[in-house]
Amino acid sequence: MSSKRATLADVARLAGLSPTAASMILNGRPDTRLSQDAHDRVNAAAEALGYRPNVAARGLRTDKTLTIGFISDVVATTRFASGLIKGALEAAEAAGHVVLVLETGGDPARETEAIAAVLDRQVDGIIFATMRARELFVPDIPAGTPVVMLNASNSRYPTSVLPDEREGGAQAVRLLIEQGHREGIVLLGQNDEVERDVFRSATVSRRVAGIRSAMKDSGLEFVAEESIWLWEPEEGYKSTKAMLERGVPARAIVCMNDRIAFGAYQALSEAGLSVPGDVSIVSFDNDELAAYLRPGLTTVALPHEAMGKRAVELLLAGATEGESLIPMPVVTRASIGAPA
Amino acid sequence: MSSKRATLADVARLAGLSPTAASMILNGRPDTRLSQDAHDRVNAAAEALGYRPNVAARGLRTDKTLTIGFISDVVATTRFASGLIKGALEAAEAAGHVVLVLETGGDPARETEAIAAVLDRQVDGIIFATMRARELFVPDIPAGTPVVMLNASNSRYPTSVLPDEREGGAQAVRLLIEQGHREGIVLLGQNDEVERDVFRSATVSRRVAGIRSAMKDSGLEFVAEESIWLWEPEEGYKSTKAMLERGVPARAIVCMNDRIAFGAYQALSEAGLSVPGDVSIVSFDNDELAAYLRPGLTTVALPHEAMGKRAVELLLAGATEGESLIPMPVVTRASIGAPA
DNA sequence: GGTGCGTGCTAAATGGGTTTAGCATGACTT
DNA sequence: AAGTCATGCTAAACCCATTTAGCACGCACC
Repeated sequence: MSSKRATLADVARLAGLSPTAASMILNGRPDTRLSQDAHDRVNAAAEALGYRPNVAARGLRTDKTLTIGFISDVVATTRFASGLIKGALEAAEAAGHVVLVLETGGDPARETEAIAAVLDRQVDGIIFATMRARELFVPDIPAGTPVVMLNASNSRYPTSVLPDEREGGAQAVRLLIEQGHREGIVLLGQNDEVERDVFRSATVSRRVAGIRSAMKDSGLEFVAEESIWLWEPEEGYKSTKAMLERGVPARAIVCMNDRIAFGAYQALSEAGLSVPGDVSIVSFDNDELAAYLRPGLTTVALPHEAMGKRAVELLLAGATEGESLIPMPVVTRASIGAPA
Repeated sequence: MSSKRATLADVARLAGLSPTAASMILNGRPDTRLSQDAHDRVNAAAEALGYRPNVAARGLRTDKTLTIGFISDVVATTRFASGLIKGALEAAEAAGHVVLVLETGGDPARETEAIAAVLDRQVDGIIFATMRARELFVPDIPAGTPVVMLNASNSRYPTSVLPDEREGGAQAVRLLIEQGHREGIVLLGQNDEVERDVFRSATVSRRVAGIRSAMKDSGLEFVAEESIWLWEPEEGYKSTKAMLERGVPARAIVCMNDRIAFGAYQALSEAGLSVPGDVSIVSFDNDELAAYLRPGLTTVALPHEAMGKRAVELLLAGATEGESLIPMPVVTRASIGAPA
């Protein structure tokens, strides 16, 4: 409503001092010799005028804009994004920063343009996020701008934040074992080709490795492994149905994600099998779906929010190199029971 | 990788001209009298140095930062957000703008702070978005900064973008009527209290009004109306189950949203009723769920992406006052059939 | 009384651009 | 020869802050 923003010069004038003095006082410069009286007058004037520094002008001089660039392939606008962005926004807010969100669709030309756009605005750092953890192509970024890869990795920018998939995978299996399952355990969704795909392996292969090592540690083996190329409910449904028709004695299913699990529920229900009475199910992601299913799906969550948070913390702390692995919390619902 | 960004002064020096000339040429000023030769030299120099203007510095002089503030209560990080933000980002990108995304959790203190934060960065305009269309509390914003309300309305800032709920509601009913339904139509979820709540009525009451008017236009009446306070699957399930147990002869259900519909599917399936063989279902939102259900849920979509897009277009065009109603497209799947 | 020093403050440069006002130069009038 | 005008370009102010360099004053000391 006030027609004009107060500038530092306005504050100084009202306080009867120079802009220099006002600047120093408002920024709490340590070794200045300005009087207590000057401090009081400047603070009062700033308060009276509702003065807020112009960040752009300040940034021009200081090279700090209190602004972070968050560039993602498609994550900004997907269910997976929610947590990533939310965590980032929160951590940024806590540090008095603000976030510029851009989306590239994974297109290198748009990626290049996005980088330029945030650099044009003198961001203090850039976060690259992807929907699927992967090795990410990243155009050149001028040295001096910190970069962290979120849910992605890149050899040129070695600071990255990833879910601790290996441990998460192991936990899913342990959940079953703790309930007494030792036989009839099925792995649903794992796919060698997906696993070999460098652009997805960052996450998938670790999850699978964790699963397998937990099985092995307990001396167990899967009764069946059903491969699925596209991790959607439809495929989970078909795959489970086919498995059941083949007569696989499934007592527990480890699904590679919740959408596959959703499909499995549908097929199981059609076959007259109950969860968890006849078959226990454990899964990954903690998709929104997981809570809607009946019974609720027990799943090892992707810790998106914590990841987003960590990414900006690392960025602002001056990115230590290396991978930050964020633990995947298990969300216990009702889909796991003791074997009949 | 280049160690320093080229400045306008660098370009001017390389071209052998003044910064003034370089600025005018690069900005394509119309009535300047600079020679063709000067143009060529400046353009070549800019190209050679990879010059990109510093947006912050320019903004200082011009008051245009090519940046938009997108402030939401909680929308930034929910499934509802996806489209809203995506649409906004796309329209912004098309116009050479960039978006600062902030989240307030609906807390007035954080809202005030968020506004200050974007204003500190001299944004060209502000979009306020909410998850549920509603009358929104908005702290003072200095005159001169355009504001548009997205999925929300506010009497002080009259430019708003909303889904065309009335027409959408009517369409849902017409979908049923077209298939020949005239009897046994149930309205599931409508709730008088919700409807009276000013903070939600912007959307809900219009949707209901559209539904009712379409029924009336065809001389039809609901066989039952089931009220639901919390629009979640669990409640949809309970409510449908209770209705069935009461012996309501339901042949078609209009669900107030997809999550309620999800619950209805579960209850119907338990009761041995098939969709759409025994009961047709139509719903609203086009939640991600809708595609996962078996059979796929026919639903009247919330046009989030189009809304986000429209919001920035209005903002950049210098916001015409009034409501922009965005059509709600019907997404046809397989949940509606002819009555048996 | 000159020198040195601490105290309290400010002028001016700086960052990177835009914009206003106006300076040379040459051609053309009258 | 003086005045007018178009042409092609630049100096300098400005936007809003930070920062460096340094001024003016008073006091202590020899």
